[in-house]
Amino acid sequence: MNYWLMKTEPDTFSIDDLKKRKKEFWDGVRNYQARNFMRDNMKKGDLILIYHSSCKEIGVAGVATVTTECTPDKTQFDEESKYFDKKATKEKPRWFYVEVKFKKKLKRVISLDEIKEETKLKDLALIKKGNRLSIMPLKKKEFDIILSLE
DNA sequence: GCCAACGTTGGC
DNA sequence: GCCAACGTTGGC
Repeated sequence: MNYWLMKTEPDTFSIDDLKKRKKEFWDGVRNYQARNFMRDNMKKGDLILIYHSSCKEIGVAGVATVTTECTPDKTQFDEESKYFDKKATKEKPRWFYVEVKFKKKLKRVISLDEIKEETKLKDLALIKKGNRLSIMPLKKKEFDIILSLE
């Protein structure tokens, strides 16, 4: 089993939205490195930390699971969508998504500051300088440590 | 809203 | 293939 951290802007889609909707296709990933992780390494049953970015309470807000193998992101073919990609075709899709299922909301947001302060988490990709990955792999240990801060 | 640190695009 | 210009991310 693999462990992941996935960023979302809560003003657009928060852990509460995921709780309400139970499941959601994680569309709109338009970064090749993030895509490759999802396409090549993400498997049904993997665990995900949901991270809130660009907001008031920045940090890890909840846990989710992957419920599908990755499939072509439908929004890339939809001219109405802001994620439309004219270079993508059904034969050769460029972008993919998985479905994500709500598991739990943390009692409180584990803040970015706390994560930075935890020396055991110093190798986390999240806190590396200039990091802009919206999907990144975690070691089981890192996943457990972050949740233990709750 | 600012801006550093990226990633992407496109002319050459 | 290089690289300048431009766009985006995301913490502050």
